[in-house]
Amino acid sequence: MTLTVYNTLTKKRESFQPLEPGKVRLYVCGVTVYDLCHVGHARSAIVFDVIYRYLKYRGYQVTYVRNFTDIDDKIIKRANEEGTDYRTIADRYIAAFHEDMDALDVLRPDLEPLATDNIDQMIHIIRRLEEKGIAYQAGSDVYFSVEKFPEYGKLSGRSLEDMMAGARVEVDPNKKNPLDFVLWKGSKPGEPAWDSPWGPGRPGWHIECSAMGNRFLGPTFDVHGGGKDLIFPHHENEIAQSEAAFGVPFVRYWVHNGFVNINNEKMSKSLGNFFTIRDILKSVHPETLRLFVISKHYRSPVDFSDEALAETERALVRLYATLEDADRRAPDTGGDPPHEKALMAQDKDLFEKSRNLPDHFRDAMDNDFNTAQAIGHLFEVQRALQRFLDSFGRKKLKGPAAFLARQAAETIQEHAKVLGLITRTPEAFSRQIRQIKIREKGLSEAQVHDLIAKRDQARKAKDFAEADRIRDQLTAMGVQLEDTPEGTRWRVH
RNA sequence: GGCGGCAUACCCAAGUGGUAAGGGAGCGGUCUGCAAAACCGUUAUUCACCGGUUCGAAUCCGGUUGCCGCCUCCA
Repeated sequence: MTLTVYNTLTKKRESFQPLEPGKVRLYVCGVTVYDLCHVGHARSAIVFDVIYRYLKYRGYQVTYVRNFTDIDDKIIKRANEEGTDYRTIADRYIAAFHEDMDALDVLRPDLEPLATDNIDQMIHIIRRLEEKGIAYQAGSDVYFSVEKFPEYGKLSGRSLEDMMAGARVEVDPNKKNPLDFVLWKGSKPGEPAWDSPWGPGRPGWHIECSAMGNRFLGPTFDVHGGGKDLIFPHHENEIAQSEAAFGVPFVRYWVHNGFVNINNEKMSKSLGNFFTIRDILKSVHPETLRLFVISKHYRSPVDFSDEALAETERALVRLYATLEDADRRAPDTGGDPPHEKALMAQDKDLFEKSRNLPDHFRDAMDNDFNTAQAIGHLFEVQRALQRFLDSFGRKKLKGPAAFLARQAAETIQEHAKVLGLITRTPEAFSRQIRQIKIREKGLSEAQVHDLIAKRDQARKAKDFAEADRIRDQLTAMGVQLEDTPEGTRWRVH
Protein backbone atom coordinates (compact mmCIF):
# COMPACT_ATOMS: atom_id res chain seq x y z
CA MET A 1 0.00 0.00 0.00
CA THR A 2 1.37 3.33 -0.97
CA LEU A 3 0.09 6.80 -0.51
CA THR A 4 -1.16 8.31 -3.73
CA VAL A 5 -1.52 12.03 -4.22
CA TYR A 6 -3.15 14.01 -6.99
CA ASN A 7 -0.55 16.28 -8.51
CA THR A 8 -1.82 19.47 -10.14
CA LEU A 9 1.34 19.58 -12.23
CA THR A 10 0.70 16.25 -13.97
CA LYS A 11 -3.09 16.24 -13.48
CA LYS A 12 -2.80 12.65 -12.27
CA ARG A 13 -2.74 10.71 -9.09
CA GLU A 14 0.81 9.59 -8.41
CA SER A 15 2.36 7.35 -5.85
CA PHE A 16 4.02 9.52 -3.28
CA GLN A 17 7.80 9.23 -3.13
CA PRO A 18 9.46 11.95 -1.13
CA LEU A 19 12.87 13.20 -2.18
CA GLU A 20 14.46 11.76 0.92
CA PRO A 21 12.90 8.51 2.14
CA GLY A 22 10.98 8.92 5.37
CA LYS A 23 11.06 12.71 5.26
CA VAL A 24 8.55 15.11 3.82
CA ARG A 25 9.16 18.76 3.13
CA LEU A 26 5.81 20.53 3.00
CA TYR A 27 5.12 24.16 2.15
CA VAL A 28 1.68 25.73 2.22
CA CYS A 29 0.82 29.28 1.25
CA GLY A 30 -0.45 31.10 4.29
CA VAL A 31 -2.57 34.20 4.43
CA THR A 32 -2.04 37.85 3.75
CA VAL A 33 -2.58 39.41 7.15
CA TYR A 34 -4.74 42.43 6.47
CA ASP A 35 -8.08 41.22 7.89
CA LEU A 36 -9.82 38.41 9.75
CA CYS A 37 -9.92 34.98 8.13
CA HIS A 38 -13.07 33.51 6.69
CA VAL A 39 -14.30 29.96 6.32
CA GLY A 40 -12.46 29.57 3.02
CA HIS A 41 -9.16 30.17 4.77
CA ALA A 42 -10.28 27.72 7.44
CA ARG A 43 -10.79 25.03 4.83
CA SER A 44 -7.31 25.39 3.45
CA ALA A 45 -5.78 25.36 6.91
CA ILE A 46 -7.82 22.34 8.00
CA VAL A 47 -7.15 20.37 4.83
CA PHE A 48 -3.40 20.79 5.12
CA ASP A 49 -3.55 20.22 8.86
CA VAL A 50 -5.12 16.83 8.16
CA ILE A 51 -2.49 16.09 5.52
CA TYR A 52 0.24 17.09 7.97
CA ARG A 53 -1.24 14.91 10.70
CA TYR A 54 -1.70 11.98 8.36
CA LEU A 55 1.84 12.13 6.99
CA LYS A 56 3.13 12.03 10.55
CA TYR A 57 0.75 9.20 11.41
CA ARG A 58 2.14 7.42 8.36
CA GLY A 59 5.56 7.63 9.95
CA TYR A 60 7.10 10.45 7.96
CA GLN A 61 9.25 13.06 9.55
CA VAL A 62 7.55 16.17 8.27
CA THR A 63 8.87 19.68 8.06
CA TYR A 64 5.84 21.88 7.54
CA VAL A 65 6.31 25.52 6.57
CA ARG A 66 3.46 27.98 6.24
CA ASN A 67 4.28 31.61 5.62
CA PHE A 68 2.63 34.88 6.49
CA THR A 69 2.47 37.54 3.80
CA ASP A 70 3.04 40.51 6.05
CA ILE A 71 3.76 43.15 3.45
CA ASP A 72 1.54 43.93 0.47
CA ASP A 73 -0.71 46.62 -0.97
CA LYS A 74 -3.79 45.60 1.01
CA ILE A 75 -1.89 45.77 4.28
CA ILE A 76 -0.50 49.19 3.41
CA LYS A 77 -3.96 50.39 2.42
CA ARG A 78 -5.42 49.20 5.68
CA ALA A 79 -2.65 50.84 7.66
CA ASN A 80 -3.28 54.14 5.87
CA GLU A 81 -6.98 53.92 6.57
CA GLU A 82 -6.31 53.44 10.25
CA GLY A 83 -3.49 55.95 10.39
CA THR A 84 -1.01 53.36 11.56
CA ASP A 85 1.89 51.41 10.07
CA TYR A 86 1.91 48.12 8.17
CA ARG A 87 3.59 46.29 11.07
CA THR A 88 0.74 47.05 13.47
CA ILE A 89 -1.81 45.69 11.01
CA ALA A 90 0.21 42.59 10.18
CA ASP A 91 0.92 41.74 13.81
CA ARG A 92 -2.71 42.22 14.78
CA TYR A 93 -3.99 39.82 12.13
CA ILE A 94 -1.25 37.29 12.72
CA ALA A 95 -2.43 37.14 16.32
CA ALA A 96 -6.04 36.83 15.17
CA PHE A 97 -5.07 34.08 12.74
CA HIS A 98 -3.40 32.12 15.51
CA GLU A 99 -6.45 32.49 17.75
CA ASP A 100 -8.72 31.16 15.01
CA MET A 101 -6.44 28.27 14.12
CA ASP A 102 -5.96 27.28 17.74
CA ALA A 103 -9.72 27.26 18.18
CA LEU A 104 -10.01 24.91 15.22
CA ASP A 105 -7.32 22.58 16.59
CA VAL A 106 -5.15 23.33 13.58
CA LEU A 107 -1.62 22.38 14.59
CA ARG A 108 1.06 24.99 14.27
CA PRO A 109 3.40 24.28 11.38
CA ASP A 110 7.03 23.67 12.25
CA LEU A 111 7.93 27.05 10.81
CA GLU A 112 5.80 30.14 10.18
CA PRO A 113 8.16 32.56 8.52
CA LEU A 114 7.32 36.15 7.72
CA ALA A 115 7.92 37.53 4.26
CA THR A 116 9.61 40.57 5.76
CA ASP A 117 12.16 38.38 7.56
CA ASN A 118 13.30 36.97 4.23
CA ILE A 119 13.93 40.00 2.09
CA ASP A 120 17.63 39.14 1.68
CA GLN A 121 16.79 35.76 0.18
CA MET A 122 14.33 37.37 -2.19
CA ILE A 123 16.90 39.90 -3.34
CA HIS A 124 19.36 37.07 -3.82
CA ILE A 125 16.96 35.23 -6.14
CA ILE A 126 16.08 38.34 -8.07
CA ARG A 127 19.78 39.09 -8.60
CA ARG A 128 20.37 35.61 -9.91
CA LEU A 129 17.49 36.06 -12.34
CA GLU A 130 18.90 39.40 -13.36
CA GLU A 131 22.35 37.89 -13.93
CA LYS A 132 20.82 35.24 -16.12
CA GLY A 133 19.01 37.86 -18.14
CA ILE A 134 15.59 36.63 -17.05
CA ALA A 135 14.69 39.59 -14.88
CA TYR A 136 14.90 43.18 -16.01
CA GLN A 137 14.62 46.53 -14.33
CA ALA A 138 12.14 49.06 -15.62
CA GLY A 139 11.98 52.33 -13.74
CA SER A 140 12.21 51.43 -10.06
CA ASP A 141 10.58 48.02 -10.56
CA VAL A 142 12.06 44.66 -11.49
CA TYR A 143 10.09 42.23 -13.67
CA PHE A 144 10.29 38.59 -14.58
CA SER A 145 10.33 38.01 -18.30
CA VAL A 146 7.95 35.13 -18.92
CA GLU A 147 9.25 34.60 -22.44
CA LYS A 148 12.62 33.63 -21.00
CA PHE A 149 11.10 30.66 -19.21
CA PRO A 150 9.90 28.27 -21.92
CA GLU A 151 7.91 26.13 -19.49
CA TYR A 152 5.81 29.06 -18.31
CA GLY A 153 2.21 27.84 -18.01
CA LYS A 154 2.99 24.21 -17.24
CA LEU A 155 1.19 24.18 -13.90
CA SER A 156 -2.00 25.91 -14.97
CA GLY A 157 -2.02 24.17 -18.33
CA ARG A 158 -1.99 27.14 -20.62
CA SER A 159 0.39 28.56 -23.15
CA LEU A 160 1.57 32.12 -23.44
CA GLU A 161 -0.50 32.47 -26.61
CA ASP A 162 -3.66 31.32 -24.78
CA MET A 163 -3.07 33.86 -22.09
CA MET A 164 -2.36 36.65 -24.53
CA ALA A 165 -5.65 35.85 -26.23
CA GLY A 166 -7.37 36.31 -22.89
CA ALA A 167 -6.34 39.94 -23.08
CA ARG A 168 -7.65 40.71 -19.65
CA VAL A 169 -4.17 41.69 -18.66
CA GLU A 170 -3.66 45.27 -17.74
CA VAL A 171 -1.24 47.01 -20.04
CA ASP A 172 1.72 48.34 -18.14
CA PRO A 173 4.10 50.47 -20.19
CA ASN A 174 7.04 49.21 -18.10
CA LYS A 175 6.48 45.59 -19.05
CA LYS A 176 8.08 44.04 -22.11
CA ASN A 177 5.31 41.46 -22.16
CA PRO A 178 1.95 42.12 -20.47
CA LEU A 179 2.27 38.79 -18.68
CA ASP A 180 5.57 39.68 -17.05
CA PHE A 181 5.14 39.98 -13.33
CA VAL A 182 6.80 42.13 -10.74
CA LEU A 183 9.61 40.76 -8.59
CA TRP A 184 10.50 43.98 -6.85
CA LYS A 185 8.46 47.12 -6.52
CA GLY A 186 10.05 50.49 -5.99
CA SER A 187 8.43 52.28 -3.04
CA LYS A 188 6.86 55.66 -3.24
CA PRO A 189 7.78 58.13 -0.54
CA GLY A 190 6.09 57.25 2.74
CA GLU A 191 5.61 53.59 1.88
CA PRO A 192 7.42 50.83 3.74
CA ALA A 193 10.73 50.16 2.01
CA TRP A 194 13.74 47.91 2.14
CA ASP A 195 17.12 48.69 0.59
CA SER A 196 17.98 46.81 -2.54
CA PRO A 197 20.29 47.01 -5.55
CA TRP A 198 17.37 48.65 -7.37
CA GLY A 199 16.71 51.26 -4.73
CA PRO A 200 14.27 51.28 -1.82
CA GLY A 201 11.30 49.04 -2.40
CA ARG A 202 9.34 45.99 -1.39
CA PRO A 203 9.01 42.50 -2.80
CA GLY A 204 6.42 41.36 -5.31
CA TRP A 205 4.00 38.82 -3.96
CA HIS A 206 5.23 35.66 -5.65
CA ILE A 207 8.90 35.94 -4.80
CA GLU A 208 8.41 35.43 -1.08
CA CYS A 209 7.34 31.80 -1.39
CA SER A 210 10.21 31.00 -3.70
CA ALA A 211 12.58 32.53 -1.18
CA MET A 212 11.15 30.92 1.93
CA GLY A 213 10.66 27.53 0.31
CA ASN A 214 14.24 27.55 -0.85
CA ARG A 215 15.61 28.76 2.45
CA PHE A 216 13.75 26.40 4.74
CA LEU A 217 13.17 23.35 2.57
CA GLY A 218 15.84 23.50 -0.14
CA PRO A 219 15.84 24.10 -3.90
CA THR A 220 13.51 21.15 -4.46
CA PHE A 221 10.92 20.09 -1.94
CA ASP A 222 8.13 17.53 -1.83
CA VAL A 223 4.75 19.16 -1.44
CA HIS A 224 3.52 22.65 -2.06
CA GLY A 225 -0.09 23.38 -1.21
CA GLY A 226 -2.67 26.10 -1.26
CA GLY A 227 -6.11 26.97 -2.53
CA LYS A 228 -7.00 26.26 -6.14
CA ASP A 229 -7.12 29.97 -6.82
CA LEU A 230 -3.38 30.16 -6.27
CA ILE A 231 -2.55 27.90 -9.22
CA PHE A 232 -2.52 30.88 -11.51
CA PRO A 233 -0.74 33.17 -11.33
CA HIS A 234 0.86 32.69 -7.91
CA HIS A 235 2.16 29.15 -8.13
CA GLU A 236 2.88 29.37 -11.83
CA ASN A 237 5.08 32.34 -11.09
CA GLU A 238 6.76 30.66 -8.16
CA ILE A 239 7.78 27.81 -10.43
CA ALA A 240 9.09 30.20 -13.05
CA GLN A 241 11.18 32.18 -10.57
CA SER A 242 12.55 29.24 -8.67
CA GLU A 243 13.34 26.97 -11.57
CA ALA A 244 14.79 29.77 -13.65
CA ALA A 245 16.99 30.84 -10.74
CA PHE A 246 18.15 27.47 -9.48
CA GLY A 247 17.86 25.22 -12.51
CA VAL A 248 16.25 22.33 -10.63
CA PRO A 249 12.61 21.26 -10.22
CA PHE A 250 10.95 23.43 -7.59
CA VAL A 251 8.30 21.11 -6.20
CA ARG A 252 7.50 17.42 -6.72
CA TYR A 253 3.79 17.42 -5.80
CA TRP A 254 1.43 20.35 -6.10
CA VAL A 255 -1.69 19.97 -3.95
CA HIS A 256 -4.63 22.35 -4.19
CA ASN A 257 -7.80 22.45 -2.15
CA GLY A 258 -11.22 23.38 -3.53
CA PHE A 259 -13.27 26.33 -2.41
CA VAL A 260 -15.96 26.87 0.12
CA ASN A 261 -19.09 27.95 -1.73
CA ILE A 262 -22.21 29.75 -0.68
CA ASN A 263 -25.22 29.06 -2.85
CA ASN A 264 -22.93 27.38 -5.32
CA GLU A 265 -20.67 30.41 -5.59
CA LYS A 266 -17.14 30.80 -4.33
CA MET A 267 -16.88 32.45 -0.93
CA SER A 268 -14.61 35.42 -1.31
CA LYS A 269 -13.82 38.83 -0.03
CA SER A 270 -14.57 40.49 -3.34
CA LEU A 271 -18.01 38.92 -3.63
CA GLY A 272 -18.69 39.83 -0.03
CA ASN A 273 -20.39 36.48 0.62
CA PHE A 274 -18.10 35.36 3.40
CA PHE A 275 -18.34 34.47 7.05
CA THR A 276 -15.38 34.93 9.32
CA ILE A 277 -14.21 31.95 11.32
CA ARG A 278 -14.93 33.62 14.63
CA ASP A 279 -18.42 34.54 13.51
CA ILE A 280 -19.22 30.92 12.75
CA LEU A 281 -17.66 29.69 15.97
CA LYS A 282 -20.16 31.78 17.91
CA SER A 283 -22.90 29.35 17.00
CA VAL A 284 -21.09 26.17 16.00
CA HIS A 285 -18.56 23.98 17.75
CA PRO A 286 -15.07 24.14 16.19
CA GLU A 287 -15.05 20.38 15.65
CA THR A 288 -18.27 20.72 13.70
CA LEU A 289 -16.61 23.07 11.26
CA ARG A 290 -13.68 20.67 10.96
CA LEU A 291 -15.90 17.68 10.35
CA PHE A 292 -17.96 19.67 7.88
CA VAL A 293 -14.93 20.64 5.86
CA ILE A 294 -13.40 17.18 5.71
CA SER A 295 -16.69 15.39 5.04
CA LYS A 296 -16.01 16.12 1.42
CA HIS A 297 -12.92 15.39 -0.63
CA TYR A 298 -10.43 18.25 -0.37
CA ARG A 299 -10.39 19.00 -4.10
CA SER A 300 -14.17 19.32 -4.50
CA PRO A 301 -16.11 22.44 -3.73
CA VAL A 302 -18.08 22.35 -0.49
CA ASP A 303 -21.30 24.28 -0.13
CA PHE A 304 -21.62 26.16 3.12
CA SER A 305 -24.95 26.74 4.85
CA ASP A 306 -26.50 26.80 8.31
CA GLU A 307 -28.49 23.66 7.58
CA ALA A 308 -25.45 21.76 6.35
CA LEU A 309 -23.54 22.75 9.49
CA ALA A 310 -26.44 21.72 11.70
CA GLU A 311 -26.55 18.29 10.03
CA THR A 312 -22.85 17.85 10.59
CA GLU A 313 -23.20 18.84 14.21
CA ARG A 314 -25.91 16.23 14.77
CA ALA A 315 -23.60 13.56 13.41
CA LEU A 316 -20.74 14.72 15.62
CA VAL A 317 -22.94 14.83 18.71
CA ARG A 318 -23.95 11.26 18.01
CA LEU A 319 -20.39 10.11 17.64
CA TYR A 320 -19.47 11.67 20.97
CA ALA A 321 -22.61 10.28 22.60
CA THR A 322 -21.62 6.73 21.71
CA LEU A 323 -18.13 7.24 23.08
CA GLU A 324 -19.57 8.70 26.26
CA ASP A 325 -21.89 5.76 26.58
CA ALA A 326 -19.02 3.33 26.15
CA ASP A 327 -16.99 5.23 28.72
CA ARG A 328 -19.72 5.16 31.29
CA ARG A 329 -20.96 1.64 30.74
CA ALA A 330 -17.78 -0.20 29.95
CA PRO A 331 -15.32 1.04 32.55
CA ASP A 332 -11.84 -0.40 32.68
CA THR A 333 -11.80 -2.88 35.54
CA GLY A 334 -8.27 -4.08 34.91
CA GLY A 335 -7.30 -7.69 34.34
CA ASP A 336 -5.77 -9.40 31.33
CA PRO A 337 -7.19 -8.77 27.91
CA PRO A 338 -9.51 -11.60 26.88
CA HIS A 339 -8.68 -13.88 23.98
CA GLU A 340 -9.72 -12.82 20.49
CA LYS A 341 -12.18 -15.66 20.34
CA ALA A 342 -13.94 -14.45 23.44
CA LEU A 343 -14.19 -10.98 21.97
CA MET A 344 -15.44 -12.23 18.64
CA ALA A 345 -18.03 -14.33 20.43
CA GLN A 346 -19.43 -11.14 21.95
CA ASP A 347 -20.21 -9.50 18.63
CA LYS A 348 -18.58 -10.63 15.43
CA ASP A 349 -19.61 -7.55 13.50
CA LEU A 350 -18.26 -5.05 16.01
CA PHE A 351 -15.13 -7.11 16.53
CA GLU A 352 -14.36 -7.20 12.83
CA LYS A 353 -15.25 -3.61 12.05
CA SER A 354 -13.17 -2.46 14.95
CA ARG A 355 -10.23 -4.68 14.03
CA ASN A 356 -10.35 -3.63 10.38
CA LEU A 357 -10.60 0.09 11.04
CA PRO A 358 -6.84 0.75 10.93
CA ASP A 359 -6.54 -0.83 7.48
CA HIS A 360 -9.70 0.72 6.13
CA PHE A 361 -8.78 4.11 7.46
CA ARG A 362 -5.34 3.90 5.96
CA ASP A 363 -6.62 2.73 2.58
CA ALA A 364 -9.01 5.65 2.45
CA MET A 365 -6.42 8.21 3.43
CA ASP A 366 -3.78 6.71 1.17
CA ASN A 367 -6.17 7.34 -1.67
CA ASP A 368 -5.39 11.02 -2.11
CA PHE A 369 -6.46 11.81 1.45
CA ASN A 370 -10.03 10.60 1.09
CA THR A 371 -11.27 11.93 4.40
CA ALA A 372 -14.92 11.43 3.46
CA GLN A 373 -14.40 7.72 3.07
CA ALA A 374 -12.28 7.55 6.21
CA ILE A 375 -15.07 9.24 8.16
CA GLY A 376 -17.52 6.73 6.73
CA HIS A 377 -15.44 3.93 8.24
CA LEU A 378 -15.36 5.72 11.58
CA PHE A 379 -19.14 5.90 11.60
CA GLU A 380 -19.47 2.24 10.70
CA VAL A 381 -17.63 1.32 13.89
CA GLN A 382 -19.63 3.88 15.87
CA ARG A 383 -22.90 2.36 14.70
CA ALA A 384 -21.80 -1.17 15.51
CA LEU A 385 -20.61 -0.05 18.92
CA GLN A 386 -23.84 1.77 19.76
CA ARG A 387 -25.83 -1.27 18.68
CA PHE A 388 -23.67 -3.50 20.88
CA LEU A 389 -24.08 -1.21 23.88
CA ASP A 390 -27.82 -1.08 23.36
CA SER A 391 -28.06 -4.85 23.27
CA PHE A 392 -27.27 -4.80 27.00
CA GLY A 393 -30.26 -2.62 27.77
CA ARG A 394 -29.26 -0.41 30.65
CA LYS A 395 -26.86 -2.84 32.25
CA LYS A 396 -23.17 -2.17 32.59
CA LEU A 397 -20.82 -4.26 30.52
CA LYS A 398 -18.37 -6.65 32.11
CA GLY A 399 -15.43 -8.83 31.14
CA PRO A 400 -14.90 -9.42 27.43
CA ALA A 401 -17.96 -7.33 26.51
CA ALA A 402 -16.59 -4.30 28.31
CA PHE A 403 -13.20 -4.90 26.81
CA LEU A 404 -14.58 -5.11 23.27
CA ALA A 405 -16.59 -1.92 23.71
CA ARG A 406 -13.62 -0.07 25.11
CA GLN A 407 -11.39 -1.29 22.35
CA ALA A 408 -13.85 -0.14 19.69
CA ALA A 409 -14.20 3.28 21.35
CA GLU A 410 -10.44 3.62 21.55
CA THR A 411 -9.86 2.75 17.94
CA ILE A 412 -12.49 5.27 16.85
CA GLN A 413 -10.85 7.93 18.93
CA GLU A 414 -7.36 7.09 17.81
CA HIS A 415 -8.21 7.40 14.14
CA ALA A 416 -10.47 10.41 14.57
CA LYS A 417 -7.51 12.12 16.15
CA VAL A 418 -5.54 11.81 12.92
CA LEU A 419 -8.26 13.95 11.39
CA GLY A 420 -8.06 16.34 14.31
CA LEU A 421 -11.46 15.16 15.57
CA ILE A 422 -12.63 13.81 18.94
CA THR A 423 -9.74 15.58 20.57
CA ARG A 424 -11.63 16.27 23.78
CA THR A 425 -13.51 14.13 26.27
CA PRO A 426 -17.22 13.60 25.59
CA GLU A 427 -17.97 15.53 28.78
CA ALA A 428 -15.92 18.50 27.68
CA PHE A 429 -17.53 18.43 24.26
CA SER A 430 -21.07 18.36 25.68
CA ARG A 431 -20.24 21.19 28.02
CA GLN A 432 -18.74 23.31 25.26
CA ILE A 433 -21.53 22.73 22.81
CA ARG A 434 -24.09 23.54 25.47
CA GLN A 435 -22.30 26.75 26.36
CA ILE A 436 -22.22 27.81 22.74
CA LYS A 437 -25.94 27.18 22.34
CA ILE A 438 -26.89 28.79 25.63
CA ARG A 439 -24.98 31.90 24.73
CA GLU A 440 -26.43 31.93 21.24
CA LYS A 441 -30.00 31.68 22.51
CA GLY A 442 -29.45 33.98 25.44
CA LEU A 443 -30.62 31.38 27.95
CA SER A 444 -29.73 31.15 31.59
CA GLU A 445 -28.48 27.81 32.85
CA ALA A 446 -29.95 28.44 36.30
CA GLN A 447 -33.36 29.08 34.80
CA VAL A 448 -33.23 25.81 32.87
CA HIS A 449 -32.18 23.87 35.96
CA ASP A 450 -34.96 25.47 37.91
CA LEU A 451 -37.59 24.45 35.38
CA ILE A 452 -36.23 20.91 35.19
CA ALA A 453 -36.39 20.63 38.98
CA LYS A 454 -40.02 21.80 38.96
CA ARG A 455 -40.85 19.30 36.25
CA ASP A 456 -39.19 16.49 38.22
CA GLN A 457 -41.35 17.34 41.21
CA ALA A 458 -44.47 17.27 39.07
CA ARG A 459 -43.40 13.94 37.59
CA LYS A 460 -42.80 12.45 41.03
CA ALA A 461 -46.28 13.61 41.99
CA LYS A 462 -47.57 12.00 38.73
CA ASP A 463 -48.82 15.39 37.64
CA PHE A 464 -47.94 14.70 34.04
CA ALA A 465 -50.00 17.57 32.70
CA GLU A 466 -47.86 20.03 34.63
CA ALA A 467 -44.65 18.15 33.76
CA ASP A 468 -45.51 18.25 30.06
CA ARG A 469 -46.42 21.90 30.27
CA ILE A 470 -42.96 22.70 31.65
CA ARG A 471 -41.36 20.50 29.03
CA ASP A 472 -43.22 22.35 26.29
CA GLN A 473 -42.03 25.59 27.75
CA LEU A 474 -38.44 24.35 27.64
CA THR A 475 -38.91 23.07 24.11
CA ALA A 476 -40.08 26.51 23.08
CA MET A 477 -36.86 27.88 24.55
CA GLY A 478 -34.88 25.42 22.43
CA VAL A 479 -34.11 23.04 25.29
CA GLN A 480 -34.51 19.34 24.58
CA LEU A 481 -34.97 17.01 27.55
CA GLU A 482 -33.90 13.38 27.86
CA ASP A 483 -35.10 11.38 30.86
CA THR A 484 -32.59 8.73 31.84
CA PRO A 485 -32.28 6.44 34.89
CA GLU A 486 -29.58 8.81 36.15
CA GLY A 487 -31.89 11.80 35.90
CA THR A 488 -32.95 14.26 33.27
CA ARG A 489 -30.36 15.36 30.77
CA TRP A 490 -30.78 18.35 28.50
CA ARG A 491 -29.40 19.81 25.33
CA VAL A 492 -29.93 23.06 23.51
CA HIS A 493 -30.49 23.00 19.79
C1' G B 1 -12.90 33.92 -26.09
C1' G B 2 -8.97 30.33 -23.80
C1' C B 3 -8.11 26.49 -20.02
C1' G B 4 -10.04 23.22 -16.26
C1' G B 5 -13.62 20.80 -12.96
C1' C B 6 -18.31 18.73 -11.54
C1' A B 7 -23.36 16.05 -12.34
C1' U B 8 -24.71 9.38 -7.54
C1' A B 9 -31.57 8.66 -3.32
C1' C B 10 -35.52 14.00 -0.24
C1' C B 11 -30.51 16.65 1.22
C1' C B 12 -24.99 16.07 1.96
C1' A B 13 -21.63 12.41 0.24
C1' A B 14 -17.78 7.96 -0.92
C1' G B 15 -17.27 4.96 -4.91
C1' U B 16 -9.37 3.42 -7.83
C1' G B 17 -13.95 -1.80 -14.69
C1' G B 18 -16.74 -6.88 -11.13
C1' U B 19 -22.45 -5.70 -9.49
C1' A B 20 -24.33 1.34 -5.21
C1' A B 21 -19.96 3.15 1.97
C1' G B 22 -21.35 6.76 5.47
C1' G B 23 -24.12 11.04 7.53
C1' G B 24 -28.69 13.99 7.81
C1' A B 25 -34.06 13.90 7.04
C1' G B 26 -38.74 11.00 6.51
C1' C B 27 -41.88 6.73 7.53
C1' G B 28 -43.19 2.03 10.50
C1' G B 29 -41.76 -0.58 15.05
C1' U B 30 -39.14 -1.37 20.12
C1' C B 31 -38.24 1.44 24.60
C1' U B 32 -40.88 5.51 27.48
C1' G B 33 -46.34 7.97 31.90
C1' C B 34 -46.05 10.60 27.15
C1' A B 35 -41.71 12.30 24.82
C1' A B 36 -36.53 12.71 23.65
C1' A B 37 -32.23 9.88 22.75
C1' A B 38 -30.92 5.11 21.08
C1' C B 39 -31.86 0.58 18.47
C1' C B 40 -34.42 -2.43 14.51
C1' G B 41 -36.78 -2.18 9.68
C1' U B 42 -37.57 0.89 5.43
C1' U B 43 -36.17 4.91 1.38
C1' A B 44 -31.21 4.34 -5.95
C1' U B 45 -32.57 -2.80 -10.58
C1' U B 46 -29.80 2.56 -10.58
C1' C B 47 -25.57 6.74 -11.00
C1' A B 48 -27.69 14.23 -15.97
C1' C B 49 -28.68 12.62 -21.23
C1' C B 50 -27.18 10.00 -25.97
C1' G B 51 -23.90 6.71 -28.31
C1' G B 52 -19.38 3.46 -28.08
C1' U B 53 -15.45 -0.06 -25.93
C1' U B 54 -15.89 -4.59 -22.75
C1' C B 55 -17.98 -11.05 -20.70
C1' G B 56 -19.00 -6.90 -17.45
C1' A B 57 -19.20 0.58 -16.99
C1' A B 58 -21.40 5.15 -11.84
C1' U B 59 -16.28 4.11 -13.09
C1' C B 60 -12.96 4.03 -19.76
C1' C B 61 -13.89 6.80 -24.82
C1' G B 62 -16.87 10.38 -27.94
C1' G B 63 -20.91 13.79 -28.03
C1' U B 64 -25.12 16.76 -25.69
C1' U B 65 -27.14 19.57 -21.67
C1' G B 66 -26.64 22.06 -17.00
C1' C B 67 -23.71 24.19 -13.06
C1' C B 68 -19.00 26.01 -11.24
C1' G B 69 -13.90 27.78 -11.19
C1' C B 70 -9.31 30.12 -13.19
C1' C B 71 -7.53 33.58 -16.94
C1' U B 72 -7.37 40.55 -12.08
C1' C B 73 -6.42 40.55 -5.56
C1' C B 74 -7.94 35.79 -3.73
C1' A B 75 -7.41 29.77 0.51
